[in-house]
Amino acid sequence: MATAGKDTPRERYRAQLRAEVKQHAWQQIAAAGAAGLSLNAIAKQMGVSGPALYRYFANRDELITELIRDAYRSLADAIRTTAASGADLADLGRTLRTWALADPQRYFLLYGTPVPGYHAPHDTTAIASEIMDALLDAARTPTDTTATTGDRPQAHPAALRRALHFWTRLHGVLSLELAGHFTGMDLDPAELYADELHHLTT
Amino acid sequence: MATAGKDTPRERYRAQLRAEVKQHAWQQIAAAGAAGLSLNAIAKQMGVSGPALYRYFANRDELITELIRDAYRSLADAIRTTAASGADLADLGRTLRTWALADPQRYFLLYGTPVPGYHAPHDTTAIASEIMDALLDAARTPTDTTATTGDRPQAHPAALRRALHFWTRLHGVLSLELAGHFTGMDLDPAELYADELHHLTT
DNA sequence: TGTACATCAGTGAACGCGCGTTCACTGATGTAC
DNA sequence: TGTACATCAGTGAACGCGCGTTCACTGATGTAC
Repeated sequence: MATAGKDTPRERYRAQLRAEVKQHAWQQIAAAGAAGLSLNAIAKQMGVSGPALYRYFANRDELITELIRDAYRSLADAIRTTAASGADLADLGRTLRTWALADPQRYFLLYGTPVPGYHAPHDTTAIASEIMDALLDAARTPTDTTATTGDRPQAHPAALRRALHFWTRLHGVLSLELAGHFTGMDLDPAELYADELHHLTT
Repeated sequence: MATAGKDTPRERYRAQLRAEVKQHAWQQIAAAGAAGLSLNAIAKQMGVSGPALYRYFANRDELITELIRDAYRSLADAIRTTAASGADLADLGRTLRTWALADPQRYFLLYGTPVPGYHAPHDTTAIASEIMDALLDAARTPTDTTATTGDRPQAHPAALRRALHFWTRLHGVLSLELAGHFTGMDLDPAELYADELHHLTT
């Protein structure tokens, strides 16, 4: 797979510049949230005129969609890499937290307040369910064998429940922590997180 | 208490108009998120010129802060009313969900993606901890008596843990549900929520 | 009850800003013979 | 290897927009005697 794009020097240059734009976009999102993302501001930061960026992105929306896609990809990769090394749910939980803390606004871009009216394109939701699949996989224990109705493997109800709890509970702690809702509460978020993780895996 | 404001006809008129502005503000937030809130747009919606609103709010930020304050107040009231009628944690959980579903964007205004740089004024955080206090109160069971060190009542560790789990877990399910992350997953969020609530109270 | 004055609500014009985006153009970089 | 042409990156000017906010002003509403 991979949408190649014939490896000419020009194509390599395009790819590099697109990457550079995204990099500045992330910086800007980290500084002011996704709402404050502006193509013109990125252009200025890159020492280039505003319209120049339209060679690389059709419009602002396409850039944001790309960022969302990349973020999902990044998380999915992190999760799958951890899972591939024979890790259990607890390890996945730690991976999730590390990934989220590395760039809180990136986490919020995926799981934060939705912009009313925006609908994610199909492929991003596909990656999102890829993540869910990895969780389901890790949530399966030796005791619950996968029931196969027909030829489509059905997730075991117990595994599904474990995966959902994993997701919702860790997101609960994580999003409140990243939003700063624990500050001034004399409380260590890492401990709280570890505590939930402990409940989930015993 | 209550910042009265001498009850002249003019004062009543002011109060009513401020309320009307806020009402339109909520509509606008529901439609486009808090980032898309504009004083001019509200003015137009009210059939009044833009600058007119500056009689009632010093600026855009003050309006938003007021909305946040009102939202916290509203939630705190809902929680305390439920708690006052001898309810348990499960009832509080149902109250929380009802309140959140009534206006998802209002919920996100309090617990959603934070705007980098924005710091809530003291009194709003005070209301936030009022809510936490109510939770702590309800999380206390007959078995764990309040340990009083000095004259300041210390929250019992077990009660604190219960209250935190209540908060983070329900927020986890709720925020993912409101953000639409369960759509297409063939899953009833209400059930998931009830399930978590069940775990919390048994 | 009537007059004189102060207070306040709302207006319209204006300022400066930054945004997304289009367009006609120049100059450099690649491609074909 | 050199020339002719096509492709593409980036520019600057421009459009239209909506935003927050200030200001000088008008007309209505309340207050004091």
